[in-house]
Amino acid sequence: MARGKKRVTIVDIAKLCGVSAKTVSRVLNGEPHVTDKIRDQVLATAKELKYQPNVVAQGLVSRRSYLIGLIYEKPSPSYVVDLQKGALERLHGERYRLIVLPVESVASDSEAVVKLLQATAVDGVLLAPPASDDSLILTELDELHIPFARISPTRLPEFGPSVAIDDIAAASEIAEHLIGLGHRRIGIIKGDATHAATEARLLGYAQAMARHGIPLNLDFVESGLFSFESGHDAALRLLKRPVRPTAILAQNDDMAAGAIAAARSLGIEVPRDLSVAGFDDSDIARVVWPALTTVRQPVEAMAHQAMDMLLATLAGDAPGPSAVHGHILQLRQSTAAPAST
Amino acid sequence: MARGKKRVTIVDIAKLCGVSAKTVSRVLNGEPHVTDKIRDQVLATAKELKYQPNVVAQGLVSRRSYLIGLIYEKPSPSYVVDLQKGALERLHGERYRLIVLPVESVASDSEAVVKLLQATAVDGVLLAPPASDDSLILTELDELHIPFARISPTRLPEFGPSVAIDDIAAASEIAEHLIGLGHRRIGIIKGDATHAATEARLLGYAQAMARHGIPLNLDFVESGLFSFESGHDAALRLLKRPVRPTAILAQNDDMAAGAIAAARSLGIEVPRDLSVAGFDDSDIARVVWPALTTVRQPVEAMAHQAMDMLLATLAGDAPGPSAVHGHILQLRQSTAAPAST
DNA sequence: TAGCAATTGTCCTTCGTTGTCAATTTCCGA
DNA sequence: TCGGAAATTGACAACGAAGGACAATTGCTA
Repeated sequence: MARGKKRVTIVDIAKLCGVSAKTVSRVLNGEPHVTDKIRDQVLATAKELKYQPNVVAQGLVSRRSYLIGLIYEKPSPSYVVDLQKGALERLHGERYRLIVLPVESVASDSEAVVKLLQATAVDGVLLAPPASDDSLILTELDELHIPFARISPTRLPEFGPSVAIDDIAAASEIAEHLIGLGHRRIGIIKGDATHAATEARLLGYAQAMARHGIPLNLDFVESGLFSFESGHDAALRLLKRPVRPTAILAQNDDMAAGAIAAARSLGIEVPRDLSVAGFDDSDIARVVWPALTTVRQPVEAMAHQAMDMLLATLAGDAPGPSAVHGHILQLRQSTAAPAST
Repeated sequence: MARGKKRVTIVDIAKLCGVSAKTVSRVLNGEPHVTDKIRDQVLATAKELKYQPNVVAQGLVSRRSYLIGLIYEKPSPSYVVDLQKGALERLHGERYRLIVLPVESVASDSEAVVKLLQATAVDGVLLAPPASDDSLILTELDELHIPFARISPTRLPEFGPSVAIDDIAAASEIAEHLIGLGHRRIGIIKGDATHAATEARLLGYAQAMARHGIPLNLDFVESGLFSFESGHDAALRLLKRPVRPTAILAQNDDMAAGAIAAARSLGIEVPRDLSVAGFDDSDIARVVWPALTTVRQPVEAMAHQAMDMLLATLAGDAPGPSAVHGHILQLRQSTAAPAST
């Protein structure tokens, strides 16, 4: 009860300055019709008393909570941290604050996600994959008039502004890199099927193969869950095929790291006997050995811009068109020309 | 403006049920003095209208924001994620929400941290290192009557409840492990000096050395910043000494991974020519090769309990005594007996 | 000094929920 | 069936800031 102690209110300042609360309010809100003398005096005492406007009270009148939610589903830690960093960066100096809302599984219970958002009373939401592709969530948010910005969606472009990279082109590019090195038997480890990026990256890979007339071999397509362990297991399956691939393209770095571990456990040396490429350029890419060739996704910048769009929407402005950020092929030591043909 | 649309309020329910708002309030809060008939009716309509209490309005009356801040300073991603996971886990089902507040540097501007907390209007704070050891922050929070719980503090036990592991014992244990393998020249890479755990872990190392009569060699003490790169550089310095250590104990896993990379760049094989041990058992420990021998710190459980203490304090109950969680020595492949004596 | 404009103050309302206290109903025993 | 206690229900203010309406005061200029 006695927790919240006596905070300084507008009335306190008014009493101390011998002016009305209304005047103080006018000063603090930068309204005209106040003499400089009083303005200065009020500002001074406000500073002295360390007055902080009560966001809760302001929120009640303005019907806002000044909270922005960030929805994501257990991705790799470095992705989460980059996401948060980018979002918070843009939030710096704003009245809005960031609430993190990791969810177990978007796909299995979209309703719960929407309920969570309602209960949390956020003013807006940043949707990371796979929530950014979930039509039920998008529809519900639209109906509830909760503004949102989407990060890396691959479908449903009609649902508001988004920030993404061209997953297809990026996957295609890294596949081209492997093909360019001379690889023809290129295995791919897909990510979680509930992430739409999984299909896009597979498509990019398929396109690159097709461009070079390399037939798609379903024996070289395996599935993981974006985790180190799942990548390890998927790579093991690929490497135990009668004819094994000379290169493996994993749809994220964690799985690529798993693939390297799997190769090592089989006595296959990377990159001499097997090239491994990842995706995302997360922390892990520089830490494993050999360091991963991967595609750099500017997650932080993307989150920053998504937040920018969201804030624009919240301010009643146009959020600007959806943006496609550039990706960068990061060549490191995990890929090389195949040893034998 | 037209953002927040018409939410369902208590008054709406009251009108529909033909009772007073107060009665509805009583029902929703599980207060007595309501007949079952009215209670059922109110509950039914509330459900039908999908009523969600307005946290902001509740907060105004109760003088709370129902926000809990989590302060940390750019540690490794997996630590942050575990921290958040543990905290959120405990928060599940509570009215409180979690605001993440990463700060650039606690040490350089403690005042800014306190200001941030005030501006954000949090009801309570979870302090991760190094904020949990910052006496200025602790003092100010006490003065402002903002309750807090501390994670892994090593000093100032008089400042309220905390959750930690025994850093000294843990460091001592892992050092003993190396000594037990036969190592005598054991280098240590310290972490950021602003983290109090840095000193504690150094102390544990020193104690273990002393117990076995091994003199402390300052040439074997290097400093890093808890990052991969800093660990890499510090290890390089250690390994270029005229007499180089046969084992390196890094104060966290990121730096240990850096040390492995440094060794590899010098053609030193781990663990044959050099043992490397880490600290924390973060994701990275399983991903690098050889996998890291390290000390598992149950970060998630610690954050969970810290949140529990904080919620108790917020509810006006005693938070319970400070807790020391157990650590676990994780033996993996990065440590082995030294090759030659 | 009248006249006018610019200040400053008073008072009330809004936001949604909850605490206080008074009014009403119900119920029991006589 | 009535008194009286107990339980139920309702009316209203409060929380802190914002803002509208309008009155009262000040200062300035012609």
